[in-house]
Amino acid sequence: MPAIKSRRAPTKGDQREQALLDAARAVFRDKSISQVTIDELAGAAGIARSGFYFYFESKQALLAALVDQRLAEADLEMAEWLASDGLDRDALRRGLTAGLARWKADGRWLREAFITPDPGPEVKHVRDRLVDEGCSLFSKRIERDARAGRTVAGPPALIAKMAVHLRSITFADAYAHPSQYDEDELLDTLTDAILRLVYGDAPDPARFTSP
Amino acid sequence: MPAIKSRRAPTKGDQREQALLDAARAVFRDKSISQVTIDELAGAAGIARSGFYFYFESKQALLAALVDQRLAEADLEMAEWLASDGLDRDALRRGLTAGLARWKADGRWLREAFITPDPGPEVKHVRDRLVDEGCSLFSKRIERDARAGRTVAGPPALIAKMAVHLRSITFADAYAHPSQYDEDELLDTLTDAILRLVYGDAPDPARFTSP
DNA sequence: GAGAATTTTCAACACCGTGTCGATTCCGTG
DNA sequence: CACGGAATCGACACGGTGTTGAAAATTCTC
Repeated sequence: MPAIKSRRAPTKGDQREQALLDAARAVFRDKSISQVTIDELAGAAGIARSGFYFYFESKQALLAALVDQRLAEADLEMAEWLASDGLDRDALRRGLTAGLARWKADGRWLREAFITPDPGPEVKHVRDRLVDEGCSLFSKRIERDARAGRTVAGPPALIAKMAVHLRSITFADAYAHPSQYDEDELLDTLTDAILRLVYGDAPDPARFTSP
Repeated sequence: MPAIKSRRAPTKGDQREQALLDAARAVFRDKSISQVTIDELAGAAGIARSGFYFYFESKQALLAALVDQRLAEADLEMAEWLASDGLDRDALRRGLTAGLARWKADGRWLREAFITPDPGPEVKHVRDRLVDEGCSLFSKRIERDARAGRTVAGPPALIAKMAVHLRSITFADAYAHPSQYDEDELLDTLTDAILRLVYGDAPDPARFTSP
């Protein structure tokens, strides 16, 4: 059961569908999605504009398919840390490093897919499923730690959502303004920030009374 | 020196410009910006479509003006906390509460203006200025605390950026999926999350060694 | 490997929103 | 009241979208 929409046979024309997806991924690296015309996409895959509609209902539908394909990769990045226990700072950092690399490569359309407010129903559907899933996995890890008697800093579901969003928005901003960031510093800071966000102790108010 | 673009006199037709802005704010509450047609905007302000172009060069230009107008309000929300010292949890929470209220009212176009990856050059310009300014103020507060000898959790500029982004993305998501959030819980958690992010101690690894 | 069935391709068309131009009307000022 | 700039609008050209129907290519069946 393919996730998006099942056109019929396992025939040969499906190569074209994949060609279209590959071409799109390449084209989306250079231009924002709204600037890319369907004519361009079709051309890059070697077919006429009207031929595009045989494979996808719209640009958004194609993007949704693209997002769906990348699902597996994204899951894998965080799998190690999500499966581990305790802080496991190193595993977390490794996962974030992989994520940053992915964003450096495909940031343009990842941004459009994941943080655009209203990316059309098709994309919205897939991406909501994806982030819900991500948050839920994160949340489960937190709950696991909480059950093991470790201090956790708030309602797991909410904290998880914030952590996941913090990660996306940080990567997105790092993609958008690369000059403002030093990569290693960014990864270190983000790793610690997430750990502090999830497991950190509240800062001691006493330390902050006036000098 | 008006920020956006100075058309001439303080004449009477400027009322129309404001009417256009007000109408736009109302219309943008119901539909996403790309769904709103210029014809609709003009109609809502009582002029013909082509008349719109006398006042603004495009939909994006109008949105930029809208953002620019809201600048002052947003600044005020956080002013109290930004001016204070130490944790001042209550002031922070008050600021966030005001922010959430603003997002509840104008979330639709705030989202489009502030978190859309590529909102056209006009909007991009104004909004980048705004978030840079916000981050910088935040950063200054952190540096001030650091100078006063308080523990701070990382490079002030980076931490500030993360905190500011965490706030936006949380409000944006709360607007997009209101049913998933309890408002009070959200505000409490966000307040603590920011404080932990900025001033929190790293979680003690010892506490996390296996049971 | 020929013919039928079906998949794939594409040119032509209708549609919609944008932005521009120039003619026309409005309105305050000398 | 007449002059000049401000404001308004209809008509046009343009570009991207999505649809349709017929032709070409591919696959299937015997």
